[in-house]
Amino acid sequence: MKQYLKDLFKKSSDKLEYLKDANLVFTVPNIGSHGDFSTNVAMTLTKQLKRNPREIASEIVENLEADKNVISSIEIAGPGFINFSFTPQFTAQIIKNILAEKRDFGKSGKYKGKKALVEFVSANPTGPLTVGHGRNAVVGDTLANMYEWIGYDVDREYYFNNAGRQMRILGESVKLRYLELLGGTVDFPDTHYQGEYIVDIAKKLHTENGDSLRDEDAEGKFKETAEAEIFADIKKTLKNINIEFDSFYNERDLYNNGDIENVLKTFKEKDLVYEKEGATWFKLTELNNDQDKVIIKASGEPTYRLPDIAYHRTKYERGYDIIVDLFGSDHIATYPDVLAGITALGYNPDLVKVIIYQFVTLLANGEVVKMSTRKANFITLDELAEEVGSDVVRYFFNMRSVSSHLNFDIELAKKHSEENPVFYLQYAHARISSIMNMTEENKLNLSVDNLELLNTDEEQNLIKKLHSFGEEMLIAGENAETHKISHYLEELAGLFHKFYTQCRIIGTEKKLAEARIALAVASQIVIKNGLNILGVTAPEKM
RNA sequence: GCGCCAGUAGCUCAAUUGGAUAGAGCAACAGCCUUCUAAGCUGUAGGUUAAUGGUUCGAGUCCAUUCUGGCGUACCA
Repeated sequence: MKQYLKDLFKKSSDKLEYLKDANLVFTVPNIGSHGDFSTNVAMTLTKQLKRNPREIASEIVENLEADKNVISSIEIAGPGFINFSFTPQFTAQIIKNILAEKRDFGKSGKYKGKKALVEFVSANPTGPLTVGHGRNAVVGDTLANMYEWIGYDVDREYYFNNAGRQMRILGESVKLRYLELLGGTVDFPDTHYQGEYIVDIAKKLHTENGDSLRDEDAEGKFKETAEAEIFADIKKTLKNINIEFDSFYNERDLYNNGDIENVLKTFKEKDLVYEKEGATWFKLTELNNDQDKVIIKASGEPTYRLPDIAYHRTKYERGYDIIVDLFGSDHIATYPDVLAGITALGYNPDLVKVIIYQFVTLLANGEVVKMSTRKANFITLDELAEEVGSDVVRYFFNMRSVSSHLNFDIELAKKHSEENPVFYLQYAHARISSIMNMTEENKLNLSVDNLELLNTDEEQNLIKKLHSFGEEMLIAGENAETHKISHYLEELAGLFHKFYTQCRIIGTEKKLAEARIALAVASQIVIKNGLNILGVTAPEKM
């Protein structure tokens, strides 16, 4: 419909010069009486033309050659909006499109042939995923789904580091617990991992090896077993909420294959590093950042910046058109360094899309719980999923804009889980399945022959909402705003429930009933498509 | 101190990216099931968009200052 309006304006730009390079924007007004689509073009032209916006608007309207079978009215309103309303005959076509395209309805070919990499979770294997990681995991996977929906070929990647200090402490923690099992009294420092899962891993090692590991190095078997066990657990947790990665990228590979060495060499050649106090510094001030930072410590070990830059270079070399990084606000200071690094290497930093989400505040018994993996006062993602189910977890984390803090009240999630909006959507979907069963029994069949009979407000509003699905998903995808999906679906479900209440099918005249079946089925298709993007199931029965 | 993100109804959040009368869900109150699922629908009430000033046809949205909260500000990741 938007395209129709654009073409209409283009045609009349022969007569009205100023429309040629005017910025034409059509929006759906939030008040029904303002029509189906609206444009503010007359207002944007006031300055250039130095004329009253309403005057300009009426001149534009006089020169539009609209088809009466398509557009039922054009009105000028308010300070100079031009409002358009479409005829029921025209909107009826939308239902046919949905029924024909089914699970593909609303997909955009706009980014077809492009490749996207979404890197998310990327938690080091030091413990189970917590509710905090949950936001990252769910939003990341949903972003990936959205990019696929608008045409990208998407890879999901998990980046991790199994070297480093925290992993060393993890190995030591397991070894200490193991020694405890052998009967020794062990001083367990509070800098070490306190969680019960550490004891479990130690028990496993004890069962399998007896006391033969007494003199084993903490960095050896202890650390390796811990990593393997924890990673297996993480993957299981992710699978529980419907997430699977295409690849796991180990930071160590960047050392082994010479990439880190290579990046460093390039920086040296470009005279972007210097030595000071035994460390190697990266001249970030020359790259427009605030201060120079260390990339190789006095100990000879690189800081995280260097491997991060090398890692991002591999993303470019693997040929992605868009590179999405998702992380929490605690990492906000790190990405400008990485972007500066890859820019210095000659890559276009605009391909990288950094998405930062605000932290989840966990409330238990009305009080804020500060979570820490090391201190083991966390609630795991598994426990949460067990408690409220995968659908609720996924929906909940996708409900809010990533830029706002998210309060997660455990009691509320349990207690009100039946009032969660996700059920509102699923209920609409299930209701339609139920209608289909009933209509079959009543020997009513879907028909698209008399769709113009769908002329009540409830029917027309529903149809128009269905029509906007593709565009709203495209906007959501381009802006990486997963909360727009659930927002759209809640509105759609609301319109469907109103339609359901007002427009009965069984007991109505046959032609109208069969047209309504078409609308109900079309609604179900769109709800299901949307739920699929969210990774939430669409039940036939509830 | 400096930097980033936020502050919208009692609570949790939206607001088509600068548009028309700021909207939903919970919670509260009043209605609607012998008819396709009441996990639903209808109605009532709830607001100086943290504050002040500015930019313009037009500001919750942009700019400045202030207040409050979160996160950073490492030779941790």
